[in-house]
Amino acid sequence: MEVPQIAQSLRARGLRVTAQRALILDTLAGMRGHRSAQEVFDRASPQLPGLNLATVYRTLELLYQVGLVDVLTSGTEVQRYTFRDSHHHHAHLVCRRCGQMLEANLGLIERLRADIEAQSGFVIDDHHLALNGVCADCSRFEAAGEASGRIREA
Amino acid sequence: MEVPQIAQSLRARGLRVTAQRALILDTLAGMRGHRSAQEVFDRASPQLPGLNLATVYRTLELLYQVGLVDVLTSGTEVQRYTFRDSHHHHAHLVCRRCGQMLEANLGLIERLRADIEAQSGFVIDDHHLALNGVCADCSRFEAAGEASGRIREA
DNA sequence: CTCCCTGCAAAGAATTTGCATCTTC
DNA sequence: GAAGATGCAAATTCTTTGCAGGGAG
Repeated sequence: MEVPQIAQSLRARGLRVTAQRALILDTLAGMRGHRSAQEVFDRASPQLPGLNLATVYRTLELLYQVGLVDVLTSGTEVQRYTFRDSHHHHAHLVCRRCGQMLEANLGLIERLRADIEAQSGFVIDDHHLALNGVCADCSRFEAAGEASGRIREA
Repeated sequence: MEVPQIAQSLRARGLRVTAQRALILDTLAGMRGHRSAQEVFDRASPQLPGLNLATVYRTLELLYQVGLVDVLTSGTEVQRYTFRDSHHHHAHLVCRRCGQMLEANLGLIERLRADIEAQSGFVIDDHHLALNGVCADCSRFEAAGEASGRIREA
């Protein structure tokens, strides 16, 4: 993402353009995937010494509010942010045993989204489909565990 | 939910049946909707004086692991748990302005789920579709706010 | 009787906030 | 200039853990 484009995105939403905001947004966009505030901070910090973690929190929350960023937390996890790419629709498969998170791209999601928008009047700008389940690996253990009446530790 | 049924659910998963567990599960089942550990504790506590919040946390996590309960967090929020009703499939519409969370039942979700299970081998037992967007009410403010270049506070 | 569960209290993380200072518009 | 952002550090809030006693199987 180009710097002027970032500035533009911010300005278009009535936000002031600061070095911190541009950097945080750019960093998140470059990281792909779901990142914690801490991760964003760790990666951005060297580029702008003095950057503060609190600013990262404040900024990510702000970016979420204006729709530039998405938030997701699954299972027992920290808050995770993603740069909002409106063309990247995917589902999250969260394993409740090992906590692993897989992604699956599905065209069906796009249809679902259209349906909802029509039904509810909700203006959807991005989404996450989080499916709780048990991954293939853990499924084996689960079967074994159930037989012996025990719960496997995560 | 009947008490013997609760005991059965627990026992079937290799968990010991205790007053606390039965109460917590029963309480959550009776509350409907997504509740925080604190909320569950507040409501259950009077029924069993001495009940501890830490136990509620431990129990909800445990119930999540064995699949009796679901976990969801949207936006900047605390961890929320739901009694897992496998016949209640719905999408969550999360407004990034006011934080409001609506639910929408959609048959399409069932199809999506089947697709994923076939594709990934992931054994899905419940799900949440969290769509970030702006609700009808906030949409009006957003339009107005964008015109004046301001961000409305949550 | 053994292992698991709970209460209690304290620790730990993650996230937020107050305030003075520095920037954008 | 004026309104808003940031840094810093302290404060909160949420959640987890260690340990000793009590209870389920």
